[in-house]
Amino acid sequence: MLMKDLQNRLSELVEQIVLERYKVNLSKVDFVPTKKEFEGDITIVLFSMLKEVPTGIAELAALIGDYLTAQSEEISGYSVVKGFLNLSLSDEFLLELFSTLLNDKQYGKLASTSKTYMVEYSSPNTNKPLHLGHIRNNVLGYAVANILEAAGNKVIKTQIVNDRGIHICKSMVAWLKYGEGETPESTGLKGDHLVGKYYVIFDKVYKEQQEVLKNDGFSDDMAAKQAPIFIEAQEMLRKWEAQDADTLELWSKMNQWVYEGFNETYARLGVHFDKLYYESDTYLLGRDIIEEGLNKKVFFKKPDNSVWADLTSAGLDEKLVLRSDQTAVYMTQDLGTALQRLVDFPEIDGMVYTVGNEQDYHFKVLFVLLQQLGYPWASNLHHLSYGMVDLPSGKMKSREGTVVDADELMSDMAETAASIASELGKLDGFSAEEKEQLFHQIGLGALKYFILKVDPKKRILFDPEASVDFQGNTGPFIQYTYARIQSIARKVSDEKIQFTQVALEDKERAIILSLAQYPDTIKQAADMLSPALIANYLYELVKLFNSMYQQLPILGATNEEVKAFRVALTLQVGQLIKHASGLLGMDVPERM
RNA sequence: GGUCGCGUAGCUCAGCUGGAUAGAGCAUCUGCCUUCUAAGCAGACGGUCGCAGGUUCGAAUCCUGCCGCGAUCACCA
Repeated sequence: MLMKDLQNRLSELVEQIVLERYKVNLSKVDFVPTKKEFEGDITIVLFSMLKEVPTGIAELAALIGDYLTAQSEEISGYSVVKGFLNLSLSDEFLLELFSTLLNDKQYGKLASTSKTYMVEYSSPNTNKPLHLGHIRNNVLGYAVANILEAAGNKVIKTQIVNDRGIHICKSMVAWLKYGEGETPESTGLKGDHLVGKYYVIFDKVYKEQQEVLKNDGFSDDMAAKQAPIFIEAQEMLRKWEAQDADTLELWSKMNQWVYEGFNETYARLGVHFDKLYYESDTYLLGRDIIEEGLNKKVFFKKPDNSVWADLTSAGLDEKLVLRSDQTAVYMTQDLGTALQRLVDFPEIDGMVYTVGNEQDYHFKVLFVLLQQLGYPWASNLHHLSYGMVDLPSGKMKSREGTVVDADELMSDMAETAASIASELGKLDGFSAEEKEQLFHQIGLGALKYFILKVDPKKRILFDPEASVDFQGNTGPFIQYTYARIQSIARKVSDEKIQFTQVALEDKERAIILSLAQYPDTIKQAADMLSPALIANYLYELVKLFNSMYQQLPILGATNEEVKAFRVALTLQVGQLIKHASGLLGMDVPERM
């Protein structure tokens, strides 16, 4: 908010002098950061004022420039280029700004909004391991949760585990038929991978059986429905719904394997949850709402007894919310789950659903329905929609095994980090354990940053061959800068940092201004639910710092005060990198 | 076909509520490791911001139309 404060003060002064001289009330004063090829720090755009003020640019610029220089301690001078009034901030002001930052114990944490958000992400099916798409989901959702928290909100992280349904039964049937009693212990496989293996086996057998039937003259549709193994899966689902003891036992056992696997993956990914919801508990929810909605005339019944919502007034169409046999559909469940969450956490003011953009329409409908049902929190629901992760070969299909497995990918990234490190000869002084941890940090940092720096809406094309960069605008670049800063911190750890008036270099001025913009960036990222904003801001700052680092001596500065200042600036940049990386869920190593 | 999203350098992407000569990284080329960590720094090369209109003093940004790519339009989840 620091830069905003300054702008507000300057705006007032500008309005004052314009009113005094021309008797006009300016509607607004436009500020823009000064382009780096011009002298100055912030710029007032004069074009828009010309419509309101009866004078020319030169006169107006001189009037405002002179007045600000005289009246405002912050402004040390100005220059005019076309319609742009470039203001230079005084060193005194910048240093003062910097010391406020230094003394801000809450730096990077905004004032409380006293709002509570529930953020949902991950929400996997329990029939197969997590893949690259889940990584994007988790990394995004987790980062957004952190950002909302930093922006002063209370955040509850959650996921809904899709632990029931025909897809789960498929793995169960295949394991029963072909598993020969295999367990994670007996095979050494991670539980989720073991279960996933049987999901793939099911699909293979299913396909073979369909082929046989089709050769016997069945239509595609009939073959799909009549394949014996598919009928077995449906029978399994029926038994599950009838609470058959053996089925439930098998179901719990296999799901347990999967959860153990998932937990390992989540731990490696560095994400966690405050509250878990299971679809097996929630899939029957939502019936009450249907009743309520019918009473409120939000829903209506068709002759066959199915229940619908008419959303044509909201620019959507009619949507089924209860089948004619009175069973729930996906939408019914989601309505019920939303309400259940407010029963569990009455303090919730809003929710964020991290779900792929193929469900844009579903969430649009869900939100409209909740609004029409009149829930006050319904106006604060957000679908954090993200694009698919595609491979050069096309879509990922877990049934066909054409997926980038999450565990494998994380291992590969760490391996790449290790091989680059050994090429660069960076392995001195690390124990084997430290190395392993470091490579994991770097590999994962590369992966997370790679995902987060792009706009969530865009689809990502992931080329496993080209893989992820470790140079340039990447996680490791940021981690590396942090490690170097920590190296400096170690060398000055005992020295007191006291600086007085120093003459600022351009790069130092830019860094101070950038540091001052951090809170605004967090606020904006929270409003837009966009970690990309944080990532790209962080990159700009780190680049600025690196440039200063190479060009201006820090520890070897010409005099003690300059040195003290540069050290303080360096440490503050380090603190910011750590904080912002934390928001992105990216670890920064003390050395690398 | 309707709806939604995307289209910026050879490649991957920034560009906030409209502001100055459109910015990074990768790749290619040139310099810089006896000085705080070279996963770095400085520089060169590279653009009809999909196309066409419109609004504006000013458009990559806002509006309209078209083209291309993707998603979605189930009594699946």
